[in-house]
Amino acid sequence: MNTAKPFARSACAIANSLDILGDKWSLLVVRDLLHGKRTYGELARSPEGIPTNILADRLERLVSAGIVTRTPYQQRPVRYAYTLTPKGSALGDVLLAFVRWGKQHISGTVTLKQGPAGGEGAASGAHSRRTRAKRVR
Amino acid sequence: MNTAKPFARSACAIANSLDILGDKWSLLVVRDLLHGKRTYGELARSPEGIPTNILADRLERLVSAGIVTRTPYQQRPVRYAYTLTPKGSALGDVLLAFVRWGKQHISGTVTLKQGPAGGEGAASGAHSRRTRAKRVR
DNA sequence: ATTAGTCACTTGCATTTTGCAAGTATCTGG
DNA sequence: CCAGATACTTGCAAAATGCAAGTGACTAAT
Repeated sequence: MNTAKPFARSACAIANSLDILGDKWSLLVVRDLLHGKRTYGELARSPEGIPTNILADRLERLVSAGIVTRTPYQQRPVRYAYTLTPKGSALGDVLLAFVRWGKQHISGTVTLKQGPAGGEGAASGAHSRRTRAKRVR
Repeated sequence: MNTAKPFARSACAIANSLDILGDKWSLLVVRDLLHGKRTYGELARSPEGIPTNILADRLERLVSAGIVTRTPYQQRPVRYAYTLTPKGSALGDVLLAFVRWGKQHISGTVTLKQGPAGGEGAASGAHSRRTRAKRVR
């Protein structure tokens, strides 16, 4: 009695990829993670301005799809880092295909290259200031 | 006063591509057109079962995005053929990237290869039967 | 000790988009 | 005249999206 339906729509690789990534935001989150952004706040500050409830939802979905991992990278206060799994990093090719197509066929579009910090300040000596006399309570 | 905003979200090629194609259906329609399907009915009969109102909406959007063209291929009765423009065909690379990623990372998924007709009959001698004594009113 | 600020989310709610089912219009063949 | 395609529309309920504001944990400044 093998009546279980393994796929939501069909066995097509494209259809199933779109069931996970087929919306306006998921691949942008993956793009940002590939660019080195790691925290919720960094992701929220992307130029496209993703609503924070959507960001939370997408991260959850990407985590449960095995594309992203969430791990605490510091205690006091606890802060989480979102990083791509190998499955997630492999989406680089898909993103690249989109970049090529977009640049060629949508005039004015460009490849965004930016580090984790987004803005212009705070780039170089990051994370050094906070490291002095951590009082552990 | 160049205050016009040329882009909905940002100049990123990926973001703008997703503004056009970022949903669960658009790229499946493109896939089918690449596979040689041409009519509304053929597209509607795809294994994923796209709702017909969504199909009509997506075709309209793809046409206005310059990805698809709609042309009548016969009179009496008028029948329309949807075909990809060069801009649309160029999405083949994006689809290919999705297929590769999907097959590698979503177990059980496959590349669907199928002609315009979908099922198993009706494949070879198509379009010959109807060509006999067209009575023009 | 109170106050202000940051980070990572949640919640409420109005608007928009989906999805399903049915209906319509045009034309053909029997 | 009637059944059957083909190519869409329409109505409506359900789900997803987007905006603004709120929450809780923690820290740094006053």
